[in-house]
Amino acid sequence: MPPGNRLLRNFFARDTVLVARELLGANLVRMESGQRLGGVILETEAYHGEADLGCHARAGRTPRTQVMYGPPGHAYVYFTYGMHWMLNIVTQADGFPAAVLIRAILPLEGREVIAARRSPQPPHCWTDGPAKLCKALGIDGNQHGMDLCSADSEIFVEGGVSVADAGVQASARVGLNNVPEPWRSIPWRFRASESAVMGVL
DNA sequence: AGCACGATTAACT
DNA sequence: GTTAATCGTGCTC
Repeated sequence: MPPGNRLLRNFFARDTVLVARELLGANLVRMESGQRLGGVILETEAYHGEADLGCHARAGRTPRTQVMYGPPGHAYVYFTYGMHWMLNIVTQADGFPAAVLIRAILPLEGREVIAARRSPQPPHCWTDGPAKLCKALGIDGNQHGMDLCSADSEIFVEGGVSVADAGVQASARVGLNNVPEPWRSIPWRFRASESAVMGVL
């Protein structure tokens, strides 16, 4: 069952910004009742350390941020705006708080399940936001802290297509309107154009 | 104990 | 472009 190209812990143990960039084109998979749901990662953001005032770890080690301080390759799933779940993957060495937010995927597997969960939205809106993709893939607090690198994980990432720099746009992270500079504008958001991914698919 | 706000989304003017 | 929805978290009193 475990695919040969699943991303291992050493992939996530590296610099957060590098991991965010390199996750573009990788395949996010959610196993549910033996069925694969998921698709190609198109957009990510890096959140790196207590000094990054846009990162939840700015508050230090709390019950909520605990997982970010743990070993890389685990899911940091948090609840916000009273209704939305967000999926992050912990990066860097054990003890350093950092993670990559998965903001958008191209839905390829389990489209019927996804369609039902995202109804009545049209396909291009199914997974083009961090809370949207969590709803589409059935990800919530139950997956918080899960190890994406264990053999039987319900969530994991596989190597996918290689996205050239020409197909990647770096920009400021979204939704940090009350965060001071330079964190508010630092270009730690990465987007792959859908054509860059489709071209290789 | 109370409060302001949030790594958003969907619906509406 | 604007706004309601809706509640956990972290900070102040």
